[in-house]
Amino acid sequence: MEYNFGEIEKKWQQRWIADGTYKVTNDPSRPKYYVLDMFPYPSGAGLHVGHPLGYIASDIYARYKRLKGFNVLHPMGYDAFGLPAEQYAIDHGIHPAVSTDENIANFRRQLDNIGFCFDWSRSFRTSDPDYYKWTQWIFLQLFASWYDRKQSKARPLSELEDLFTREGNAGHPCPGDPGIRFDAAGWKGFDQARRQEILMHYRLAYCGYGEVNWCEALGTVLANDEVVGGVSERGGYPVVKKKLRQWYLRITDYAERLLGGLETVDYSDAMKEMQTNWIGKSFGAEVDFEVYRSSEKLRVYTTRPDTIFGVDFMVIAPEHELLEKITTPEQRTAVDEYLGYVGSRSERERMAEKKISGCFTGAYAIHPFNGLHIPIWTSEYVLAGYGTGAIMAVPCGDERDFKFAQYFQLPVTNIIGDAFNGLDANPTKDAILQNSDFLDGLVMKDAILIAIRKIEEKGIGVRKTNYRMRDAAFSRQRYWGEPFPIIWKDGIATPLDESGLPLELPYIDKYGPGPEGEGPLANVPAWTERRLETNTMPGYAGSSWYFLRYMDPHNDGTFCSRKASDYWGQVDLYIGGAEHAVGHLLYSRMWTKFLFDRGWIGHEEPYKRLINQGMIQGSSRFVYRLELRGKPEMGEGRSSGPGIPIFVSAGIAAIDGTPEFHELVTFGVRDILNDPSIDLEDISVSPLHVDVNIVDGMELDIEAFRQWRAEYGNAEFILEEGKYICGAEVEKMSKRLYNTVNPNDLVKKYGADTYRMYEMFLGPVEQSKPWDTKGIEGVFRFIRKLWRLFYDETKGKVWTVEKPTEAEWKCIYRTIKKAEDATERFSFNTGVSALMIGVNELTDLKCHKKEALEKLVVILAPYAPHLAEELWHLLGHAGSVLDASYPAVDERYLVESAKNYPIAINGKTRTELNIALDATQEQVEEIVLADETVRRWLDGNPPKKIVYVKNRMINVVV
RNA sequence: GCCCGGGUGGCGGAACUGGUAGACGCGCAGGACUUAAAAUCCUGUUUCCCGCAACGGAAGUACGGGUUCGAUUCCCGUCCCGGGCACCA
Repeated sequence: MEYNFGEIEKKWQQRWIADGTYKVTNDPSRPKYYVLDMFPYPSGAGLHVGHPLGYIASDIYARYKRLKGFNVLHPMGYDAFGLPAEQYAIDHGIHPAVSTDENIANFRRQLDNIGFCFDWSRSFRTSDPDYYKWTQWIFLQLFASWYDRKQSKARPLSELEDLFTREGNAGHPCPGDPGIRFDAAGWKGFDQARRQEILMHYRLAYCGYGEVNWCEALGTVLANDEVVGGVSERGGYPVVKKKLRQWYLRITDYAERLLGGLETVDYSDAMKEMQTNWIGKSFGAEVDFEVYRSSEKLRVYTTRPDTIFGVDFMVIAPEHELLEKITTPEQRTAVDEYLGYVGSRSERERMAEKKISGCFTGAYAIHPFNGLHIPIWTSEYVLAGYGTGAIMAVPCGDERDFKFAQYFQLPVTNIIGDAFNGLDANPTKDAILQNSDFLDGLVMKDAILIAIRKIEEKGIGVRKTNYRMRDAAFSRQRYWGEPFPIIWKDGIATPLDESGLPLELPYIDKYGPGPEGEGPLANVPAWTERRLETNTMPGYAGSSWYFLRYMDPHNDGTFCSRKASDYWGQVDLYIGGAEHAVGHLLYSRMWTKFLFDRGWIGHEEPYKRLINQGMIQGSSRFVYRLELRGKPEMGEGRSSGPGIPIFVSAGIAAIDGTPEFHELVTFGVRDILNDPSIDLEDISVSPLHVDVNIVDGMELDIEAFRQWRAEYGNAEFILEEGKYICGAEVEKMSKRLYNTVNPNDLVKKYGADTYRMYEMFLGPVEQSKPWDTKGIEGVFRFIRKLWRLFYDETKGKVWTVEKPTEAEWKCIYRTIKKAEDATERFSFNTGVSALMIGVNELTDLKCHKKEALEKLVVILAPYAPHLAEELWHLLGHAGSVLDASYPAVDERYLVESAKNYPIAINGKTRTELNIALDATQEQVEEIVLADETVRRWLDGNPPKKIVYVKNRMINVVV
C-alpha cells in the first residue's frame, strides 16, 4: 500500500467538515485556549508561500493545545472593508461587495487545501451588517463616553453632565479646549447648542476641526500610521496637511495605559519598542518667558530645563498663534515672506530635504533668571503640533539648535565647559554645569529636577509629561466602510437610536466625491435627506474588536455576551505581521481598554502573547540576455579571446528595437562578458527575471523557458557543461519579479502535510528567510519513511500488536519529550527535526509495534494532520486523533541509572568514572576522591574544588 | 544620526538557564540494488596536520580583549548585516 496523500487529504478534509471536527463550543467546564491569526484583508492577488506561514504555525499550536486537553478557539474571518477594494471599484467598475466576495471565495479555496482547523462556523466579515451593527454600536458608546483623568478610566457622558450641573468643569478641565471654564451656574445657563459643543470636547469619539493628512489622489483623510514618508501607505500618493472637519478617537487619553499595559503582555522587544516610540512619552517642563515690550507670554516645552542658562534664542512654529502678535513692524515683511515659503512646501518636501530655514521676528523674550534678552525666531523645524509649538534653543546641547545657530551666525553660550568643543552640539546629561547660576557645579541629570522645582517655585512653569501620539483620525471620505450612526440636526451630531442599527451602507455605483468634497454617500439622496453623516469609518474600525466577536459570533442582542468574553478572556496567542505594530495593535488595545472601563468585558489587554511571523522573501532567478552596446552590426560572426565561446551575432538582440530572437548566456560566462579588460567591443549582458518555477535549483529548464513566453520560443542558449545556470538574488516575493511560489502547486505535488511541515522546517517562525523549494524533498522522504513504519508498498500492513522493547520505548519517549518541548516553546523547526529523528530511529530498530506507533501518531497530529488521522484510523481508532490526549512521557525510560562521567583535571579530560545519576554532590566527591587515577593527580594535595556539571562532566580543580 | 535584533560548515538552520559546537534537512562525493532509470538504502562531508589504516593531534561559532576550571552563550571595544524611528525640543 502506497502513501497516497492526494486521496488521504481529500478524504479527511471532507470528513472534518461532515463531522464538524473543528466546531468549538463555549464549554466553561473545560480550560480554554484562544489562538488567533490576524485576519486577512481579501486582496485579489492570491496566496504565495509567505502568506500561510503564520496560519500553519497557529494551526499547529491550536491542535497541540487541543491534544493537551484545552478547549481551543481558533477562528478565521475577513477584514473586508477598506480602500483597495474601493480603488479597484473605481478602476474596474466592479462593486466592492462583488470583488470582495470573489476574493474571499478564492482565498478560502486556497486555505482549505492546506487543512487548517479553523472553526468556520464562527467566521464573519467586517462588512457584514450583522457585524458592523456592533462596530457602530461601540462607536456610539465611545461617542457617549468621556475619559476621567482623575480615575484614569472612561465613564458615561451622562455622569459628566451631572458633574457639570453640580460643580461646573473645574475638576475636569476640557481636554479639547483648555480655555473653556465654567461653574455649575454657567453650565445651567448654556443653551443646548453650547452644551453640545462643550460635550463634544470631552467625547472619546468626537468631531472637530483639525489638521489632517489629506490625500488628494485617494480623495480622503488618512491616519498618521497610514502615511509613510509624506506619501500614502496605499498607492504612494502625496499627502498634504489640511484643516477639515473630522471624527477622531481620543486615544491620547489612553497613552499612559497603553504604555503601562505593555508590561503585562508578552510581545517581542521590537514590538514593544515600536509602540513605545509611537506613543513617545517625554518628561520635562513648560516654562513661560515674558516677551519684551509686550503683555504676551511665550510658553515653551523642554525636557532639559537644566540647560536653561544655555538658551541663546527662542524658536516658535510658523503656525504659532503668537507669531502674528509679536512680530515687529521692521520684521513684518521678512516674516510674511518666510511664511509664504513655508506654505509653498509640501509635507513631502519638508521630509525629503531638511533645509535649515527661519526668520527673526524682531521680538525678544526675557530670561526668567538672568533677565537677558533672547531673540525670538520662527522656523519650520519647530512643529506646531507638539508640546507648545515653541522651544527654548540651547545650541551647545542640541544638534538642531546648534545647526540653526551656525547657519544664522547666532552666538552660542557654553554651559558645559570642555564637554562642548565648539564644533558640534553635545546632548549629554553627564556633564557638569557652568555659567548656570544656581545650577553651577551640578551634573546635568541631577539638575533637571532641581531646575523644575525652582521654575515651579517661581511660578513661571510646571512639570509636564508630553506624548508624541496624536488623537486618531477616524473618518474617511469614502464609501466602502462602516457608516457613522450619526444624524446632523441643526449642526449638532446626534446619535442614531440603537434600534436603528445597523445603519446599512446603501448600494451605489458611482464612487466619486460628493459636491463639497465629502464622501460618495453625499451623492445618495436618501442618505442626505436624513442628514446622515456622509463619512465612513476607517479600515481599522472593524478590526479593533473582531477578536471578541468570535467568542459569541451569532449573538444579535449584544456584541459579545459578558459570559462568553469572561470564558474566553484574552487571546492567548496572537500571530501576525509586524507591520501592524502601531496601527491595528494600538487601536484594538485602546478599544479593549474602553470596553473594559465601561464594564462590557473583564480584561483590558486583548492579546496576552503576540508572535510576529517573519517575511518569506523570494529567491529570484535571472537569465542573462546578450545585447549590443552602441551601433548594432548585424550578420557578422564574432569570436574573442581564449576560453570565451563564439557567439552567433545574428541572434543578438538589437538594443533599440524588438529583438528578433533572444540569445541567453549562462551565469558562469556572463561575467567574462562584463569584464572590461576583455575587449568584446559592443556586447553586453542584461539580467532578466525568470520564473523561479521553471528553474531547478540554479539550472534552467530550457524547454519550459521556451514555452514560458512566446517571445522566448526560439531563444538560443550559451551553456556551461551542457547546462544553463541562472543567477540568483533575494528580493521581496512578488508576482512582478516572477519569484512567487504558489502553495497549491506544492500541495498538489507533495501533499499538504509535507508542505506544512516543510514551511515550518525552514526556520524559526519569527525569522524572515528566503524561500527555497529544494529542501521539501527531505520532508517528503521523511513522511514516506514514516508511512513505511505502518505499511509496506508490496507487503501491505506491517504493524503488529507486539509489545515494544525497552529500546523502542526509550526512543518513543525521547521523541515525545523533544517534540513536546519544541512545540510548547513555538520552535516548530526543531519540532519537525525531533519527529524526523524519532522516525529514523524507529526505522533502524525495525519497530512496527502498535503501542509505540500510536503515540507517534498523536504527536505527529499537529504537524501532519491528514496523515495522522489516516494512521490513527488504520490503527483501529474511530473519530479524530485530536480527541486523543497528548501522550505523557514515562520518565523512567529517559533516565539511565548510572553513567560514565568524564573526569577532567582543570578542564582536561583524563578518565571516566561510573556514577549513579541521582548521586549528590557529596557522594560524587567521595567517589571521585576514591578513584586511583585522581589520587595520582592530586598527589596527596586536596583539590580546590570539584565541579559536577549537569550530568555532563566532573572537573577537578587543583 | 538614534533605538532594537542578529553574525555558527557549501546552504537553511540546531545547541532549553555557560558544560562533548555543527542536531535535523538540503547540496555534494562515493557505494549497494537495477539491463537501465526512478524509488530506496548505506558511507563520508568544519578546517588543518600525521598516517596505508583504525586511530590520533591542533584550531574553530564576524574580529580584538576580559570574566570563568570551562564561553556560540556573560562583560567591554571594533566591523558588518537586517529591522524600526527620524526635525517630537
